Amino acid sequence: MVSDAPPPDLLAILERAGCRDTAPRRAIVSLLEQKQEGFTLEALSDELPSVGRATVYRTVKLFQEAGAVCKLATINGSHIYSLCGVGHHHHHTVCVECGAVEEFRVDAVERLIGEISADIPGEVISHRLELYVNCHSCPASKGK
Amino acid sequence: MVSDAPPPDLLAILERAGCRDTAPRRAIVSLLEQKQEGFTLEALSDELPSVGRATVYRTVKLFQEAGAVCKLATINGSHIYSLCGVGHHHHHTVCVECGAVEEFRVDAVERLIGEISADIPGEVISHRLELYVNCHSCPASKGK
DNA sequence: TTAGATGCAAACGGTTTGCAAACCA
DNA sequence: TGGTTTGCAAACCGTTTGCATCTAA
Repeated sequence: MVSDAPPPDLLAILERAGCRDTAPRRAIVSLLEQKQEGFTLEALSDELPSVGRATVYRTVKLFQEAGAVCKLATINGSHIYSLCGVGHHHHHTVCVECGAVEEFRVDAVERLIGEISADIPGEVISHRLELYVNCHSCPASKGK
Repeated sequence: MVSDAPPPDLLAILERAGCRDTAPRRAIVSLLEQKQEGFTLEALSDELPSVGRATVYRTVKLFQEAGAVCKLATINGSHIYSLCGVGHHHHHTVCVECGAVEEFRVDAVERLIGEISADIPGEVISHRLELYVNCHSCPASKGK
């Protein structure tokens, strides 16, 4: 149920989008590909001092548009970004303690929303579901 | 299913919170009480030129904390605020065309999330569900 | 009388943009 | 070479804060 999302091939996404192959983009990609958790672009940018902030934002936006990165709402209304499997609809759990993000897909959710739609005036175009959790692996420190 | 949410008594909420009865707050309250749709605080503030921006933000935050105003994510990741019935857990539909917000509550959603929780590592603390709709009453103009 | 509320303006965090220089194809 | 991409800095948006003034109680 909690999917082990296959990491998207970010370089391939860039290529498919007709983007040039540049050093800053490669640096961003290789950092992103090792991110298991949610992250902020601030932090991402700080981890890449050799890459300009604007480039980080621009590149991540490319991935967002390609569906490889999702922008999630945290419980306090701020945002975190998360790598995610492209091409399949899914939702996320976000740990309120450590920010760890997991992807999940439960067909029952989609089915239920389909049923609800019938009772909603107008046409349901899409939806967003976030579960806020305490992941129980962070505070007690035993890594993730 | 789509609830006709009884509008919360905002003045009562302020009183209960031990707030003083002031002209700016009354102005904000009476504007809020006639808002059926989602709104931004920018816009709200613009509609109240006699009230300082900070006061609008501070007052709406009071209502947020009291549960009478919810901050929703729009489909593009920005936020809108919406008056909502206090005291009962609910979700929202947001029209992607006109921004109209409706409140709904479906027990099946809560039940399903309870079931999912069993399969999620860690403890599910809360959740957020938003449905993005085309409300079909806005574009063709026939009012709401 | 005085704690609480206000308005202003400045600061803030996160993000986007204009632009000239650097770079890939 | 020419169009893309970059980095910088400035601008931006939505929101919060410090502070001196004002006001309800």
